[in-house]
Amino acid sequence: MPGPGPDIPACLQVALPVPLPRLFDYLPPESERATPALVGHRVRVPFGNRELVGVVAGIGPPGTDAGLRRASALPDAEPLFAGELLDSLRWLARYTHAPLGEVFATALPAPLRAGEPLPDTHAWAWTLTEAGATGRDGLRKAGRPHRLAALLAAGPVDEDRLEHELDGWREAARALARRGYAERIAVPAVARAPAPAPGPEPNPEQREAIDAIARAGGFAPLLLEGVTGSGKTEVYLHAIADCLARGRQALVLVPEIGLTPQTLARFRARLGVPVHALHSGLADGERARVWAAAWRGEARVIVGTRSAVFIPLPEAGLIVVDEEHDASYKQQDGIRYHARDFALVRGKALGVPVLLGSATPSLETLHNAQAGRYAHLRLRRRAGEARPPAVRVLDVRKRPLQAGLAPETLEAIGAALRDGGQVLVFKNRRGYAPVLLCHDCGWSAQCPRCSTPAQSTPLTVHAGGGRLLCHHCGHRQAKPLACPDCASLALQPQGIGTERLEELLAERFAGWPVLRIDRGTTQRRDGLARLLAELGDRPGILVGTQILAKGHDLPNLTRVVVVGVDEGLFSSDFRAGEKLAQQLIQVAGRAGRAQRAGEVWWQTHHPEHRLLHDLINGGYDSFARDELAQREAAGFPPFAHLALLRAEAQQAEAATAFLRAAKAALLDAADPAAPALDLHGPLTAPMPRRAGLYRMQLLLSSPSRPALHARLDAALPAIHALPEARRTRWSLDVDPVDLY
DNA sequence: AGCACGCCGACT
DNA sequence: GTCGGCGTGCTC
Repeated sequence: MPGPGPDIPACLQVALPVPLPRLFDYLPPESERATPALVGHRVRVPFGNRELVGVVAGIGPPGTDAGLRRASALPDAEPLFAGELLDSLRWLARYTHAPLGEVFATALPAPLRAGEPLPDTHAWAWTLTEAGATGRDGLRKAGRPHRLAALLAAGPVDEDRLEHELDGWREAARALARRGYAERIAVPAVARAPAPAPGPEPNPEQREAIDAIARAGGFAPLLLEGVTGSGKTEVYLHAIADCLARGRQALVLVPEIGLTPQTLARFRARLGVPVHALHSGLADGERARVWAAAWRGEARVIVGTRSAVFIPLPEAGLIVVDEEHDASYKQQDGIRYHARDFALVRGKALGVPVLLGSATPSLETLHNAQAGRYAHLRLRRRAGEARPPAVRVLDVRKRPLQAGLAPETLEAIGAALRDGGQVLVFKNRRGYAPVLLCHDCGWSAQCPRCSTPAQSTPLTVHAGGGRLLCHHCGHRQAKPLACPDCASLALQPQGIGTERLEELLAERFAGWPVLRIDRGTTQRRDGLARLLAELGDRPGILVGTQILAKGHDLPNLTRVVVVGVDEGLFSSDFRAGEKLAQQLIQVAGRAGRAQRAGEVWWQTHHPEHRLLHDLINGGYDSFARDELAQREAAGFPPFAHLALLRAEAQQAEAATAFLRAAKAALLDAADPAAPALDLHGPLTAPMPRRAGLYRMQLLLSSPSRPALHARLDAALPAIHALPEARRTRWSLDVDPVDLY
């Protein structure tokens, strides 16, 4: 391939973190040449009157006759993005129709995005200087510096070890350093993990799954469907151990609430290599260090939440996506990627197996498995003696309810407690009560900034009734003392939230501990683990939301009560049924993980509902079959592919006008030879006003994914250029999971 | 997205 | 007389 002539200087085509769908050309920094070896390097460039950090996406002749500016620096000796990761991120930018520069920025931890150097990943140790070796005897004998110097006399000591051996070593080390007696030195990171501990012998089903993964060789998508307690994690651990034995790296993705210290401890104890965790609780610097360790190939096992899917894997051998159906894998702002789907793309490019695990697989994944595109591995048996819980549907129509609980339910809770077991009461609604109502005039507290089609959204009573909070936009205000409309003092919390349930249960079952587990009580790190440890195996009641559906083992949990099943039965969202079914099965799975049989109660006003019927009689499989048939009939995913164009503005008209113009652009771009594409809208969003902004959307749907993307590709430049686009906040969501 | 430039209302 | 509102335009 002939290079550019001497009169057409090659320049750097730079992807910048700005919402502009194009690259920017720059001259290389002084004394550098624009060569293809620079692709994937971070680069610092002047942009307008500021400086940005971008990534070199290509080398070529300038695409503009505007005067080129010169990049100021190339901070890395080697490209941060190369090979598979670079290719996969390019794919992601095309698939999400997002600017490449924003995709690169999303893939980097904040310090690297800001241009900071790739951090060191060595461990640090302290050593005595020559002055220290001779001078240490002169130190005050009782002092910590003296003791530290004595420790170091035998040779350098890792900070890790100092942490264990000497309280206050940091201050002591600083004191020695000030005298020039000791210094901090970098030492190679050594694998300080314990020796791998043997796990239990896999049962035949697990063995079969492990062998299937081992046989895969290259890329292979595998669905591992196993009920709660069937030992999916054991299969992961064996597959990861096999991968490590072949000298390869493994990436494990877990849902946001799945990355508990217990999970990590289990991986660390079993694998015998350091396990790097990557999640939102980590400090920026720590995330950058883990990223760097993976980039250098030092990190062998990375366990992380959604954004860990962007970690470099130069020696990849396996990707695991645990609880693949979990909605937290879909990023809901910025680049709206789906970590499970991107993991599959990466696995294919890397040529490694991708293991999708779930007790309740998403209908997309099940559909792929049924079509033969994914291998379908099943674990049907619960480990040990554990028996599946018995499920009872409790018809509460016409039953007197106390804080939402029927007499039979309360009786069942009492019986379980007296029997020495623990009870989980699951209610997917935070707070004390969903509504604050005036008993005299009917006024109710509404969020001033949000609304649904029928009415504005109620504020939820929180903090034992003292505060009102909007769950949609976070708006908060004090509870009024009197009704703003009629001045009556008869303001009553209506409906049941977890706080109110906790209050009622504590009163009714005085003498037994009642713990409320929700975002309110578990915000601090490890809050949940501490609460549960406090309870131990004693009989008691756990009241909670979503967060209780998985994670921690509760071996003494014998009864689960689900309140508020009905709220999910009649939602407008086409995925509501799937979500409810998954939740019901997941929560039920918490019961009876040990020898004691579990019992699950679903309280409902609709005991004959198809969804409950399916779950009871045929389990999740039966539900999924029915639901897939309905999706097919209605033309919904996975039988159609969706994209959602959303718009938000101060005035509803601005959002509508933009979407109307966008729709016209999409219609203009139609190719008569291409498969059909439906445009619905502009429609009012299911929540038409949120945080004070009016929200509209345009839904694109096609049975052909390529047709959907082709149309977007053809129309988006025009949509970007619309004058209406300036007066609204808009975004495109390919494969939306929530149509809210 | 940022940031500047630019043209119209209430303040020292 | 100025500080500041956000409409419009641009970023190699």
